[in-house]
Amino acid sequence: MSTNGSNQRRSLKEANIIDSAERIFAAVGFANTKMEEIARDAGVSKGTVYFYFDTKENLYMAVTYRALQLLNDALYRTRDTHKSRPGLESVLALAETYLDFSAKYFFYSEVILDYMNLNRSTQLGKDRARMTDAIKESMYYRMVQDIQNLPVKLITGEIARGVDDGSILNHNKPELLYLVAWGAVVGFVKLNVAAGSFRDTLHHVNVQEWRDYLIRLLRADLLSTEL
Amino acid sequence: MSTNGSNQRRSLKEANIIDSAERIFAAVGFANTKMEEIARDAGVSKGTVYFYFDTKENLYMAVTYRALQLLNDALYRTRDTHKSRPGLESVLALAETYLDFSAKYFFYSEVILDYMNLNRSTQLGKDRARMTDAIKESMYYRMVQDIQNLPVKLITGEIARGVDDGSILNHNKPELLYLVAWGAVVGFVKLNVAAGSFRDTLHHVNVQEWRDYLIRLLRADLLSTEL
Amino acid sequence: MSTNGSNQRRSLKEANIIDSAERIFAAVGFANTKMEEIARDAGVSKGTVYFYFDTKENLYMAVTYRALQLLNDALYRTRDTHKSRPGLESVLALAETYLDFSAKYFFYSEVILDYMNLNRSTQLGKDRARMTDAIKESMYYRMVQDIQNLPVKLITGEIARGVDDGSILNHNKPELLYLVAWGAVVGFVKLNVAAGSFRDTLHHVNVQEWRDYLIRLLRADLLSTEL
Amino acid sequence: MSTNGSNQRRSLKEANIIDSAERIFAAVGFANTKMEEIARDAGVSKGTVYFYFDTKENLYMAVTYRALQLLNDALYRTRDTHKSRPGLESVLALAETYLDFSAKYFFYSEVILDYMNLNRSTQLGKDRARMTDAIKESMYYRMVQDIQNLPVKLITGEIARGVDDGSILNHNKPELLYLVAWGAVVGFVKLNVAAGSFRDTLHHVNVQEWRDYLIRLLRADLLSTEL
DNA sequence: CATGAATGAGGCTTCATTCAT
DNA sequence: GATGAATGAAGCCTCATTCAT
Repeated sequence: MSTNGSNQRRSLKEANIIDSAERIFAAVGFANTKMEEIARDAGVSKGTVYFYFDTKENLYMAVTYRALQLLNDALYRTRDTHKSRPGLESVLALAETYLDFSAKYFFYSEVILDYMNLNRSTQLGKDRARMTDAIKESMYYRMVQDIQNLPVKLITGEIARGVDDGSILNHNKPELLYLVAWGAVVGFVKLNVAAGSFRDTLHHVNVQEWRDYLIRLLRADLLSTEL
Repeated sequence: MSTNGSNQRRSLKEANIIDSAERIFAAVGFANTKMEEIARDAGVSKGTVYFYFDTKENLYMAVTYRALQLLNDALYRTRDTHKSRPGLESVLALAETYLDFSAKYFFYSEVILDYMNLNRSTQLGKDRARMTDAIKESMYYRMVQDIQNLPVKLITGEIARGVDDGSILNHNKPELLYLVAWGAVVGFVKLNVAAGSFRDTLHHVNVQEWRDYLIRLLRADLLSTEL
Repeated sequence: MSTNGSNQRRSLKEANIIDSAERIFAAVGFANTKMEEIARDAGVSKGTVYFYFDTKENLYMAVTYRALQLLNDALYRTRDTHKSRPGLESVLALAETYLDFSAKYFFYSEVILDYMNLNRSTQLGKDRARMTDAIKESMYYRMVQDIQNLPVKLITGEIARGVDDGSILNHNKPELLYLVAWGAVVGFVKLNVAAGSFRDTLHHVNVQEWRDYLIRLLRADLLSTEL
Repeated sequence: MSTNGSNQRRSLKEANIIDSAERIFAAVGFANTKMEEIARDAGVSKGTVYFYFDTKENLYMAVTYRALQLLNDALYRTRDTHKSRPGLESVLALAETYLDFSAKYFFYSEVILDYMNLNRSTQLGKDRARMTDAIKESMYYRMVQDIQNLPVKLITGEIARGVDDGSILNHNKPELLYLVAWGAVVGFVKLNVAAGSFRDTLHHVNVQEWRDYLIRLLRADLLSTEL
């Protein structure tokens, strides 16, 4: 019990630090983030931050892991509430889930996309040896490895189910349909971010209108027998 | 004239430095790039780099400007060779141009997307004052400002032409069509980059096949009367 | 308390660094002083110097503050030991105190005179913004602001007392008497410094003899009813 | 003749550069002055500045030389117009001359006082070897050496004349009288400079009033038989 | 003689990381 | 387990000086 209590306290502190980390990372980017500032924001000392996360990169990984976890949770929840509905609806709901997720936690979606891109977006490429030794063997790195493919599997699974239940008429490979759909969604998010995440109109187009159109396009795609 | 000769020599040296800069930026990212290394790569001294570009950020801006220029050039060339063809074909050719551009100069497309996002991706947000004073008043920053909207204008223009000449049947606002199409294209590029820019298959899908499908989807979209 | 101990240790280290700083500043001047060298002299790392004083200018200010403190202490001590003696004697003793101070800590007197003159003597004027933001808001700058006028007040106070008690016969404004006397004293110090601080004769005049004459002149001035 | 013309042109250009140099040195101090800026201010290239003055220090020396020359000129002129008047009046006039000089060219008086103090106030002490080899052997350095003692000689000479002609009653060594008087004058200037060179009141004392008092004090000193 | 591009040593400052308490 | 003082490698940028044209 005392062990449990202590573990919980530990988790709590860890979570607290990750909270601060993602706030700062989101605000100023990886390179401009100072461990000092994270510590201050979390109300602990720098030493404590290093007790839980032994490098800055590892802490960034922890944020990545959390982002993926959150995304996965959201996607699974959506899938579960659409279990008895046609695959098509499930897939579109998943797209909407991702859009919601990106809108709500836009930094998380950035982090997830940046993930395979670590060398350039973070400091990780600094020293090839460190990249390999320190980071890749960090717990969070491996955890991220483990769950990074879940979204793909889940979504292609639902596409396949849609094909099976006849709600999806487009008979191209589910993976292809996934990639095209996800590309369109990711592009939507990227353009929005690039435009400055808080505008509700871009080139005189209302963002909600754009988003709705995007979903209609995805539906049309999945229903198309000619593409 | 000797002045012309000197100006040319100057431009040449400047271009040479930008060459090196984009190589290094592309390889290791803004934060990990050392001015020293750019200088070495360009075969000049650090001082010379600073003689032409007085800050690292300014040099990055010069790269951005070049990227935009190159993209614009490519788009305009495509538009010009499609002047007498239906708008629909021109628009699709523009999409392909962007895809080619991103494949050939993938770092350029990154830079262009990062542009509005400077604070986090570069060091620019470090010191609000410097951001405002040094960068925003840099020649390149202003030049970038000037040309950043050309692609949008060009493409929406071609979409409008397609609507006029009857080759595009989708009568939604050209800007909306532009955004959806461009989002899909950008997402394609992003997913490819994220996956590691040199793979020719992703989730067992051949990239060329994916790309072809994307273009077919865009064509279908522009021809759709129901979306 | 351990806190007290830690604070003391901290003060000690700070004082140690200031010790080194003033040694180097005195030896080679502000511009030629390297933080590195101060650190080495203090037996700490460069980082430690910056931990305590976040800019070179701030460190210089700390030296200035100490100089003023020391001068004030000396002047107050002199004033206190002359409380029961005539104002005239007190004022002359204060002059001698300043002369002693300048002889013993000649760099301190330089620093004090340079204080209002920061722009040119130090680097402070380099960047107007930094001057305003970094320096003026430094703790030491404000501390210096606070105590810079104490000497004037103390001395004019003693002159006024001398007038009251009849030991000073010159009835011009105490501030005027102060300025003339202090000018003479400061000039004495300056000429000595300019001549190279370690000579005991200047233009064949023995420095001690000069100094004695100066004090006699001040006494005569304060006793004069005709000036 | 053509040689003369060329020499003149050369002198003109040199003088022009010194003009700019003293402007900048005065404004921002030696350390903060950039050769570039002097060149720009003078309307010539950096190379040209180096053609005439091969180091920054040498240029500073040229300014020092000019300052001394100007001061000497002024003092000699005063002495000459007082040739037939009592020595006392001549000495006081010389004091006033120096005060005028400092008020008009306050930077010159700084430069002159700094002269023996080069190590700390300039960069000259940087490298002992350079100090000796480059600077001390510079033409201007030697020229400065030659004329630095003229003021002392001139003034002590006039004091001696005053003693001889009976206008000065104080029979202390002329050199001592010179030092005390000059110290008072220098101190006056220093305190004014330190207070910010453009105020016309200091501690509620009108500067002109202070100055007048100073002259009266000097006169009294020279007339005193008791000091 | 004049120019201004080029050099590179040098200095200030930052900040991830360590470690004694 | 925490703390925060200490470290020092690293990097941006400056600027006196040189030199080819």
